[in-house]
Amino acid sequence: MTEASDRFTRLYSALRERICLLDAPPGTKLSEEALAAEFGTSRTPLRRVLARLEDEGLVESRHGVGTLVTDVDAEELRQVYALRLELTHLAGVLSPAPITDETRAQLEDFVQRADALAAAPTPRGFAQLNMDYHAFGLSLTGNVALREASERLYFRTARIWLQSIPRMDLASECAIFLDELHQTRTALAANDPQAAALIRRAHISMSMNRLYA
Amino acid sequence: MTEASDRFTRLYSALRERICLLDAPPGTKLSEEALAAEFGTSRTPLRRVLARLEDEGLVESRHGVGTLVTDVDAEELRQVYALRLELTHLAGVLSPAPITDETRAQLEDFVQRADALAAAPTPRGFAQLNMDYHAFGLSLTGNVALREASERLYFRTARIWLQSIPRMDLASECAIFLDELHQTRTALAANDPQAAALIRRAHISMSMNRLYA
DNA sequence: TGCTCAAATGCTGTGCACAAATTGGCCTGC
DNA sequence: GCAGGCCAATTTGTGCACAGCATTTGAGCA
Repeated sequence: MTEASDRFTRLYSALRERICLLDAPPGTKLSEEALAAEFGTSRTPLRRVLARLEDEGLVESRHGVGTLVTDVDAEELRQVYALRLELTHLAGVLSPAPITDETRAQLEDFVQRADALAAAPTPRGFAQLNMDYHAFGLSLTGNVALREASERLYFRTARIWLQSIPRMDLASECAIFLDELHQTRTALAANDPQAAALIRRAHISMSMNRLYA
Repeated sequence: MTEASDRFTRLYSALRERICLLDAPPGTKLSEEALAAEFGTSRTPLRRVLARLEDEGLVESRHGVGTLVTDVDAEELRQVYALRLELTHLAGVLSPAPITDETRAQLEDFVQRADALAAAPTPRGFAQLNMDYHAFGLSLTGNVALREASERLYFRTARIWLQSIPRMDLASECAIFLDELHQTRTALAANDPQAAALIRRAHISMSMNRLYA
């Protein structure tokens, strides 16, 4: 890993997280110069990062205007979720990674974090936990192409959830998430990655339905 | 569409086609300066294009060395194909676009082109036809996310076919492709997009198996 | 003749200055 | 008072020059 690609990854992750956790809600202007100053680089490397975010549909650059965080329209959301459902199912079928003790230990960490969160829930904390759990789910798939496609889709619409949480019941969402973890624990204990994938799929589906309510 | 994004699309399509049709086979050095001169721009806009190609895994930029067209290793090929199979199936299930007379007319065009090709087959001509037909297949899907993911995967490994054709029977490949078109015509005549997708999936699967032989 | 090392060459990465474009405010004229 | 146009400020897009890095090549030497 060179210094250049290292910095790229750092900037990219930071901006993506900023967008998906609504530190930069849709419509926010991401000034190249301001960000370059903040991260201690010049505009050039930063523009490389913004270009990738634009390819992924998270921002939109307009000449003479600025680089704006995009919004997610309803139809796009529907289509992305429909595809994510199927990809999640495929993760359990195509080439599941072997379930090891480390896998189960990681899940236990998530259970602990979810317990702690349920005691003092915050929207942002939940969104962060959910994002980390998504990354964990991807690590259970051996198919790199599937992993990349799923990741792309996830981040494309991840900010929707935090936008909708005011209309939802946070405590209830935490409880449901904890349920999912418990069910997944059972699946992992039985060495059944396909069952784990189906559980995840079911919860993504239900989550989408609650989103629309 | 601004002039800038127009040029970007033009450069991007040109380079991608150059890579996938083996005008620039794996290992080729794509010199930024040479390409900039050829397309009549400076290095800056061209680097934006190369950056995207790198994100998509078609080239790899190395500091002090050059920007090289990547090779496709066997495992990557296997994983991409495995996922493409499933996505093709999904194209017929998730949100198939309505089949119109124009759809059928387009297919007839492909039949004619395939007939002409079968009379005087060339590897490059076949690859080009196959690429166009892939784009046609995508147009039958209403799910934008699915379309983009499929396109990405297709171009990621498209160059493999032309690399392998010397070890295969070109005339036979043409005949098989013509068969697929005829079967698809039947499916479209019956207004059955799911059947069309299954046919496509079956042929992609068989194509992959012939590739490995 | 073969090996080593250093200089030169060619490439991508970066920073900076300028061009192009849009927006919003202000001013003028009616 | 209002409408319309013009101008200036702000922002992204582009071109260029230089820095940093890897490879190559050739001279010198054993």
